[in-house]
Amino acid sequence: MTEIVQFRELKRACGNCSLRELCLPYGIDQADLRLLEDLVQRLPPKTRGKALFVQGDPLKSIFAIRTGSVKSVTLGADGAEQITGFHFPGELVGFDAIAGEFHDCSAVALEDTSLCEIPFERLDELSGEVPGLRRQLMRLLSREIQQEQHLLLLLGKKGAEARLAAFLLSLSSRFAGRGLSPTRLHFSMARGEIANYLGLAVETVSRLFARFQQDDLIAADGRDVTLLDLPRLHAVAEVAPDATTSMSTRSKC
Amino acid sequence: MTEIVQFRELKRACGNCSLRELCLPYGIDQADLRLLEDLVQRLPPKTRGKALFVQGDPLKSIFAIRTGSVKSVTLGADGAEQITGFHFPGELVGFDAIAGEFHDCSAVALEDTSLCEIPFERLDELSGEVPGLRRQLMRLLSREIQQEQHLLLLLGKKGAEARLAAFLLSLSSRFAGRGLSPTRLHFSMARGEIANYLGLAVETVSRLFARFQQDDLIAADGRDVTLLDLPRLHAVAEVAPDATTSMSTRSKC
DNA sequence: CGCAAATTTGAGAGCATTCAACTCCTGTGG
DNA sequence: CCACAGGAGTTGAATGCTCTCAAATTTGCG
Repeated sequence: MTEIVQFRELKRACGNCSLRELCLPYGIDQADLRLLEDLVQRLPPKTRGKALFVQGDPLKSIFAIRTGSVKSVTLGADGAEQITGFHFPGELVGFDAIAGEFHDCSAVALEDTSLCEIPFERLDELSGEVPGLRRQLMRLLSREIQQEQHLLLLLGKKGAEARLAAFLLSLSSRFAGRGLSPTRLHFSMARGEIANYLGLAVETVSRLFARFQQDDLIAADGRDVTLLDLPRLHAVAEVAPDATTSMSTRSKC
Repeated sequence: MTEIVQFRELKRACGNCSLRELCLPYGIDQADLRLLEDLVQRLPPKTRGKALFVQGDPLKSIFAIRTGSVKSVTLGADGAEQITGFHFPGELVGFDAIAGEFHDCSAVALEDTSLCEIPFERLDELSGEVPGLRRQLMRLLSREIQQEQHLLLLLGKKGAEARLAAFLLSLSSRFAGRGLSPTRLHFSMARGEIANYLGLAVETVSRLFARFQQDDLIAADGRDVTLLDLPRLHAVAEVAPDATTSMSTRSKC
């Protein structure tokens, strides 16, 4: 019994967490870390399809992903869904809500996923006392913004090929940053979820996977994908199908 | 001379600013307001095309718009541009950078625009001391996220008609919140900039304006547009041309 | 007044979607 | 252990929405 408790404590401690570098504690010293650890609650794992929170829920907590993966989904007034992001271990989910007190999107587990829950109220208080934590929070918030801007560029200006290529490369680099192989990827999301995320039809994504294989860009076996030619994938991802729209930003400074 | 200085001081003071409700000071008490005011610098106005900051610049300041309007633009590696947002008086620009210390997009004036500059370093310090300010900062940051999620939904799931209708309605409600007419709008951005923002070709936007006029949804005279039928515009905006993609979020909870 | 940029309009082409059918994989129940 | 149901994924053919190209027209500014 005591062993179990100890084990739990050990696992709960952010300082010993293998995700330390990725998660909130980044850049926080020993003493402050203790304060943060007191906030964080481990949660029983969610299985695929379970929601961490649902669009419209009041903001209660931020969630840190320990293992597994999560998608963010926003619902349009007409029922249309748009997946706005995928989230992996070491990442935090739930930032969307801070503005309006209510969640603006839902977060749903893509597979068996274990989480830490961080009550927002207390996180906010603590962030007033610990400058490093506040900076880290802001950093994460604005990283979210940057990622979405990247996706906007993709959806607004790129064709289907470039979108999928960029998606593959994005996953590759995110996995690599987590110590996994940058070329051998395993997808926790369905084809339909990739398609939704990229603003494409499922069939288009499927065809694209086929074409990429023909071109020896990738080797796909269901949800296991190997990237065979990173340089060429980059080339495909950066193709601008629309070179026309360059009329706007030349600074007349 | 003294009069001029006094005038400037008066205008500089956030407490007397007509945008008080919209800008940072929201929810901050008298004493703290004074502290904030000391940070804020009025800037000489920018003319159309001038950049507040350029993608790649180190984060130095956040900008508050007093009059005029600003667009945010991200450049893809291949030179493709995507306008990620339009900003109006009372709104803050520059949040994108906080993650990486560098701006991830450029901000460019759409017309003659007067601004307040808020050095980020000091704003950060102050936000540690003033909880209300910190909350407000977070609120603004995550409002940015919400707006981008809305745009993502638009670009990913809606057709051209719905995009433009949603855009018009968005401007309408933002102007209304600022005390302007919700039906008589004046655009500071060019057709090409609207098109870019919505991920469409200029010609498509032009045709759409024409069709909307035929249908008596709007009356357009160059950049002056009157919304004639809000309810029907809402209907057009919410149309889901893609009702298929509903396979993903049903919570199996 | 005149050039250049912005906007509009027309016609044709292309890429992605839609519809439809089929295969593969997984889990369930007999 | 196998049959079967259902979802996921793939493939094919046809439609269509939006883009591209081209040119006319208007607007803005020097």
